[in-house]
Amino acid sequence: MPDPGSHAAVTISDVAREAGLGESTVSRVLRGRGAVSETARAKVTAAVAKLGYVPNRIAGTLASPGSRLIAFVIPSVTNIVFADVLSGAEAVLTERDRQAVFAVSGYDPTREERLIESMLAWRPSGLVVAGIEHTQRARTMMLGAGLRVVEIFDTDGTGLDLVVGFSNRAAGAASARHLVDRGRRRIGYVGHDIERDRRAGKRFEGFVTGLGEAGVSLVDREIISGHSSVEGGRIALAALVSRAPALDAVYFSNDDMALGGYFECLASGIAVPGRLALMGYNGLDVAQQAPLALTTIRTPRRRVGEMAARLLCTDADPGTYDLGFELLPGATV
Amino acid sequence: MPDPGSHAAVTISDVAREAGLGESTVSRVLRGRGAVSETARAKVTAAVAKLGYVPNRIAGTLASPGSRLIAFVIPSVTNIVFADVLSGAEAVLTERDRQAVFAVSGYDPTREERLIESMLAWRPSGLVVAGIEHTQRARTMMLGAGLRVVEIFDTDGTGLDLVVGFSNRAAGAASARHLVDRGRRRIGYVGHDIERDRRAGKRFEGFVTGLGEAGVSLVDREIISGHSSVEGGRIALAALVSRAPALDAVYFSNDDMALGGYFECLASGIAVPGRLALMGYNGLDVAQQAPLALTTIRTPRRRVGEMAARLLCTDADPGTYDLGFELLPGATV
DNA sequence: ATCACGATTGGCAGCGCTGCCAATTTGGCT
DNA sequence: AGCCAAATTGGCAGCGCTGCCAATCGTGAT
Repeated sequence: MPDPGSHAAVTISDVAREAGLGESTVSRVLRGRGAVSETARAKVTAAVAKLGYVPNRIAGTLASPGSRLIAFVIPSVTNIVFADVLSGAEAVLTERDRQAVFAVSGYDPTREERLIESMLAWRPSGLVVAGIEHTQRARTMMLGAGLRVVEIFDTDGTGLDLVVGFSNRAAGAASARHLVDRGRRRIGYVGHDIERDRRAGKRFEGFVTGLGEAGVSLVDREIISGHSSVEGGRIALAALVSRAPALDAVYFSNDDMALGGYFECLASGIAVPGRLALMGYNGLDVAQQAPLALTTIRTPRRRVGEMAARLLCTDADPGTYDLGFELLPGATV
Repeated sequence: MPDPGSHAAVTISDVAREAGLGESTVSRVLRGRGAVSETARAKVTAAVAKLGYVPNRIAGTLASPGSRLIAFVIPSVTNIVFADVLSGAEAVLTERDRQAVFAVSGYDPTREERLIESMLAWRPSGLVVAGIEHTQRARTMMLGAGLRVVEIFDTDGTGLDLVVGFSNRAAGAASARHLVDRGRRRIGYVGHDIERDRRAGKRFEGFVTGLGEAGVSLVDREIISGHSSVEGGRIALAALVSRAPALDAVYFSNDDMALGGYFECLASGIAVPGRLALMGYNGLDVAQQAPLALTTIRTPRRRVGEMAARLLCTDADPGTYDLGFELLPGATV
């Protein structure tokens, strides 16, 4: 059955012949633009159905200016944060007859650069990348490729073209204020590799600054080496607490880590929030369903994806679109 | 800056002129095939760098038989199960210079059909779809499109071309045996919409059959209306237990739901596994890190994606590739 | 019946690249 | 120096579709 190649493809000229019309007319009917008579439309529709014709978008794209491809170069697909973005964006794109293409950088700027370059070869009309930090060459390529670019999830700095997201620094600062407002003073931090995940780094900076403004300083911190994970949060919290038993609150780089920390507390009998308050970041569903809903900040991830897609479809003005975030009080602080 | 269109694209003939060579030679160098002298290679490389040339894959694809696009039509991106598949597949594809394209069906066969059709317009050389149940028209299109198709996650039935996954029926049956072996007899089920998620339906069938073979019958079940979620699992477990308080075990349609059930038990003081045993499906990391590791079945999701990609790249023989599953004993049974 | 004008329609030159084949060059031998 | 095969290289016809422009058709007004 599967016999690529031998499969004599039906082309638009086959349809034209079958319908007794010219190729241009068929093309007009298929794309629904330009004046076409009802009669012609009906003939074409019938011919298409009879021959089982499927238009070739590769050829269509080559022949007309501007493709219908939108490229995504993201750090990870399995991180729900980016999956949400893809999901929101895909919904909008499909509706507008655009096609999503993606590649995964693994939080590696060099790899990101390489992937952007190979994406450009598909001549997408838009490109979505994570964050505003990129290699110099990546920046140059994006600027010179004649396409629209959306940088997501980081409004702390200047973007190349369009930026959709929120301020990680502000989120970090808001978290600090929340903990201090609730009377916490001996605060620790549990995070993952901050060099690679620059957004997490900015949250941390904002957090420390926020504490400072309240006259509080960070007591201790524990950083795991790899990516964020529930397991990493669990292990790191255990380490941190045994090293600094007097802590009364821990801020995590995100909800995965925080959930791990919470599980560790449940397992080892540390009272939450009595003895220790826990705060995360992202507003993951699973963390909101735990016996105690996690105190965290919810980010409009899906909306970021939707807006990025929408902006790319409508040729919007360059600029930063800050979608903000929302602090979820929860029950762990 | 972003000024699509005005951007005078550099083409292969610009490179050829700059390098003082013919287009064919440039093309050969770029694709690394065919005999080319060192001198020519160097000239081309220099010209490419000088002009900032980026090959146009749209044109390349049109000109040669077989594209380098691999299409994915999956029920959801935010479901970690499919994100894992995409992730594994993407890694393999990038390495082999293929490009992943995707669309999300939302578990709706009609929508899946429509998306497959529009995917076919990009003339991918391979297509990955979830499950082996599709509309008749979708099946016909896939069969007649002259491309390779991989159906994933369901080996219970006959596929169109390649099938990569495992038996959901067997997984359900294995779960039933495990619960019975551990002495459970009054067993309930908590699941989500089984009509839409056919794989979950097959697990349920396998589970009920498995119980039957052990002389046990399902006591009661609670089905939530929407997609699976932690919250849904929590609510459903509460409902089920209040209706059938004598249950000594609950089997969930997957780990999300099971984790919700476990959270509910933690919150309402139901002893696990003392009074109630819980078992899920999928082997999610987060559920393995809970205070009690969830008893579940781990599926090789990432490997499914990798293998699907590999098979599509190597023009493998049609057939079913069963990657099996692994029962994780955990601590909730 | 005739003419002008808007509504439809068809023809065809590319889009940028690859595949095929012929032309040219190189190198080894006699 | 002369000859042949092997190694390189260039030319050019498409790939299937769209955009542009000219050709044709229809209609109401004259």
